[in-house]
Amino acid sequence: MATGRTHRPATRSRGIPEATVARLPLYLRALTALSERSVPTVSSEELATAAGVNSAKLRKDFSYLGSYGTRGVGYDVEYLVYQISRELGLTQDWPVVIVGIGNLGAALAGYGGFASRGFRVAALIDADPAMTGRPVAGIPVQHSDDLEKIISEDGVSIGVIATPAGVAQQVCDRLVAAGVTSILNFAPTVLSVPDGVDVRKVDLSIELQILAFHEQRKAGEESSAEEGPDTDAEPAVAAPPAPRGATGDTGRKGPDGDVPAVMPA
Amino acid sequence: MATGRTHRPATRSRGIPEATVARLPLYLRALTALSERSVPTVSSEELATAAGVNSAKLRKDFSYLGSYGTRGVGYDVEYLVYQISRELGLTQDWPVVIVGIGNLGAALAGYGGFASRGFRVAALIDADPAMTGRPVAGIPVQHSDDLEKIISEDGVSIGVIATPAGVAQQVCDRLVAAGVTSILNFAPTVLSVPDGVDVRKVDLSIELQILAFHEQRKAGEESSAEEGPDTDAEPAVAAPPAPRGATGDTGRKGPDGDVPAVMPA
DNA sequence: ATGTCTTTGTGAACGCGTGCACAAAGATGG
DNA sequence: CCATCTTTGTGCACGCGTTCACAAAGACAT
Repeated sequence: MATGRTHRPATRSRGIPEATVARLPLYLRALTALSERSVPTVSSEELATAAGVNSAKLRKDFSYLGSYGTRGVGYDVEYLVYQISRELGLTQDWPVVIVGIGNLGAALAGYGGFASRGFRVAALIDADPAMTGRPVAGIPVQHSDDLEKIISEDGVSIGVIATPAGVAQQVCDRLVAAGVTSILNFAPTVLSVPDGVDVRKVDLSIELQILAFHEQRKAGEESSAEEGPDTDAEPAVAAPPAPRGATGDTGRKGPDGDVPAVMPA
Repeated sequence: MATGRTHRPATRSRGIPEATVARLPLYLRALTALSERSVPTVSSEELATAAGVNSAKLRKDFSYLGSYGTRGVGYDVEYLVYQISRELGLTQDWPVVIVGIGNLGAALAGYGGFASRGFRVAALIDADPAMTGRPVAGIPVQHSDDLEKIISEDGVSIGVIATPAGVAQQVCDRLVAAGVTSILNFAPTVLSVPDGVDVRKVDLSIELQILAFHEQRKAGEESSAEEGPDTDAEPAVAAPPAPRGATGDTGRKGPDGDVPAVMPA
């Protein structure tokens, strides 16, 4: 069976670096805002600050798309909006199915950011018969029995999984078998997909955990000078388990030696 | 004015690379699953496939934390769970406020992944008086007038913004002024924060746009073997050219871009 | 105790991404 | 038409992250 290759093995798609592709939507959003304010042109410096990136990076990113700027002037907003939209494939209609209409699925169904970017919610699918037919965000929920039919009839190639983690893999398998080749996964699971299928993962709790790490670091920095023996985090979890019959302390070494690798006595 | 520094300027926090920190929650999840199945030890190879990463990368990641493995055997699951939890700061309680209780905010309030990782939803805050007092996911919504009081009284340092884009920046400012130093932003805006405040952004439509890019590439590959740098694929769209005098026809739309910048063919 | 076998931990090479700094390009004014 | 000024596009260097490959370390059998 195909091992789930979620990560991208340095796939430089079409010569455009992956990091650049990830920033294009950012630029597009900033450009759209400018367009709505009828701003005709914008310099790389202005647009960069609006998008929250470095101006040199922005110019290099655009250079992968082509020479769409005018030296001494900047970039034509409308033209650039069109070029980026086209490069991202947003000039065409992308039907999307959302599977799992719980709290999150309902939120996604009503999310305005989808329709505004060329994505059309083709169907909402849930396994609960009680949900079937009930309109969510104006779209009637369909039962998961019809999943394959819906996908093939509407030519859906992008699926969003917002189910519990336990069923995410089988939902994924059915989506892929039915012809879906891109999946946005909100379930906290690593999905296994065959080659040729793209998976992107959004995990809300992971983001919070990363924030917690930095928050802890910040808190530790300001009080590390003092706070002598009180620095132990007072674990709310069980006592630190001994590493598998390690009777005496084998003297667990930290990476640099300054890290309290062992729990502070 | 403090320029919004959203991106991390190569901040190697505490000697642990940022990329490693971002993967720790992944390992933690896989380890927790093993722990629940009472698996005593796990090799780097097994854990790596469970987490969907390379085994060498996993070992190097763990090496930043310390030498927690046993050669010839592997890693003690319970011990590693504890160590990673401690490193991420999950052994302590993190009160979190969620601002903006719309569809998404409600979904976040009920998301189980928070509580299970040491995060406690301290308060739900919304600007709509009609929402005040109404329980969402068992927690009564409070009015945004009390935002500062709630944060200082509960010692909240992490805030989640799930408001419309238009008010995200002012909500952010109030959060920061009240003492919040980490923000998880779901609004499609670049937030400006002073130094020392961490911002992580989750943008649902950006993920979809990245998928669309790869989807388009896949579709293009199978149909046309050529497709040179000659960009004019002749779409039936309004105005590709005219980088300068693109006057008129681009009838702009409503508030926050609810129509594709270029109409689909 | 000694040898074998498994698995970790890490040195080193490589590739990607980032940012600097500057020359080329074009606009603009005289 | 020429000079000057602005801004793009990019060559280059550097640092981070990834991966390979292997020696060191410990378990286990004899």
